[in-house]
Amino acid sequence: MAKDNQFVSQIADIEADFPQWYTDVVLKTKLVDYGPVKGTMVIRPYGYAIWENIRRELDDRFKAAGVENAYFPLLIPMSFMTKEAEHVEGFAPEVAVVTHAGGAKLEEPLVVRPTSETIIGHMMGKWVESWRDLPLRQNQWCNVMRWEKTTRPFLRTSEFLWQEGHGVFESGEEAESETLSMLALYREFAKNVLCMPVLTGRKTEKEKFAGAVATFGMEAMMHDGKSLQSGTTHYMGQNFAKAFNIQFTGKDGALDYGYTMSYGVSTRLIGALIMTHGDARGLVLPPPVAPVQVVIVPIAQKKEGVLEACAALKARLQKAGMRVKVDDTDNSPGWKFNEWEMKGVPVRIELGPRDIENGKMTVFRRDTLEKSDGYLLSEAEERVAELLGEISAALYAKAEARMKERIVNASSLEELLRGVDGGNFVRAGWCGERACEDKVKEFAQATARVFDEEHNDMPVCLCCGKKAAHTVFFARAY
RNA sequence: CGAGGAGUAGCGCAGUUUGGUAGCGCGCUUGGUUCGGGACCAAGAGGUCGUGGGUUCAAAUCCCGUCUCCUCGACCA
Repeated sequence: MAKDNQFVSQIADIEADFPQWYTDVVLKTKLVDYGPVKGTMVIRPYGYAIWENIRRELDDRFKAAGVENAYFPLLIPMSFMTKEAEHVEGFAPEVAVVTHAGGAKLEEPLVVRPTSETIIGHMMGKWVESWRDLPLRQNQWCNVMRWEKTTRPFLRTSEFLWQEGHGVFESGEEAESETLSMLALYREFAKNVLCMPVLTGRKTEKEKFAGAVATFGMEAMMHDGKSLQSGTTHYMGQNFAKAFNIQFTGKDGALDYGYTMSYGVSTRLIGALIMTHGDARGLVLPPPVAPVQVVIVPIAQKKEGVLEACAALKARLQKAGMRVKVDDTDNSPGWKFNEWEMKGVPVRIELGPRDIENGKMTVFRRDTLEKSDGYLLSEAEERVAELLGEISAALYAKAEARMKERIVNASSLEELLRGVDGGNFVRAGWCGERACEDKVKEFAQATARVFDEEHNDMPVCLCCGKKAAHTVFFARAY
């Protein structure tokens, strides 16, 4: 049964000022703080714990798929960057360069990696000689640096944490297949761990990775209807293999270049889940990644037996595999309720003398704000675990319903503009010409996010009216 | 990079117009009473006013430079 409850907000109104809401939330919940250098952020323990959970879940999946972890150097010789023409053009404006070290000017400037295709290509070129060395599939968890002009915590920072997986294959078919299966892995991860529905598909030439043959993206709809690119996979063909001399002798004895691909997700995923699930009270964290899944708030905690009962309940839930915290600070219960709601903890248990006497506990779920005192203490493990599962499913269902509701079709620029102005993703036909894509951007400040691979059913280009080559999801994007 | 806004105690702000003793609320510390939706009483601590220079007897306040943050736009695998 629901009870009256009041919330004291410390954050901007989510509907009236979403950007400010986001900034307030990430700072006040202590996920991040600004670093002293422009565009840098400190990921504080509460934020880093989310990243650790994301990393563990993904790492398990990569390893199950047979990918090995490795670590490559931070510094890349400038000359590597220039070996792939498109790549250097794409990244040159945003690389940081080390020119001095050891008190002297360096012979060759060193680039702080913005991504590692070049140095990994170089190393893999050394390691690959025979078809027996393939496929080579490695991943690294690291930081990268891109000197961005505008930055926002998690969404775009000069330095960020990510994983980048890289594969070399004998054939283009194998490399493309890996590119798609990693995209599918991301999609499954987004659904089951972040409770976040995504659109996946190929990107346009304009939006693809510098140096790739094809780029695929995972796009998620944020609270305001804008899209956030939450992960990408790239098929490189032989572009990087030729630039870095990744050559092998095939079964037939002929020398050939390998086919490469790469894929990555970053700390931006934390921004994605904040802006997907958050509400007026602040964070709503999906149980699989929440640093604290259950917070126990003692009521009248100085009364005999209350803290002991809380500690005993915590121990039981922890033993059942849950991440649990007892808030035994001197703050009032009301203060704690507000605080942990803002911090997005999925389940709160209130435990006071009344509950203990009745053998019950009062349970509050963050996503629906429902409070019930009908839970038996003796069944705590089963009931709370079940509730965490329900919350995960409900978060996904809610986000999915919203996304589906807010995908609209358009067959003209005007319709598209109306759609994105209303906070929607817009499905439309596109002829495949860059000019039309640019026109959409100019007219509606919207970009092509991904192709709709499942239903290519829009007959004509929304811009020029010619026969459509693709059905595209357009949106305003972060 | 363009337009706009802001930097004064941990946080939120006043003080700047008209130069003259550094203020308020919350938080923090100590003690006590409280505890089912941001409790109360009492006593305390805490600031080279982002930073560098200039004007002045005197600068948070006036002038010049510079750094950082926020919003919108441009740019951005």
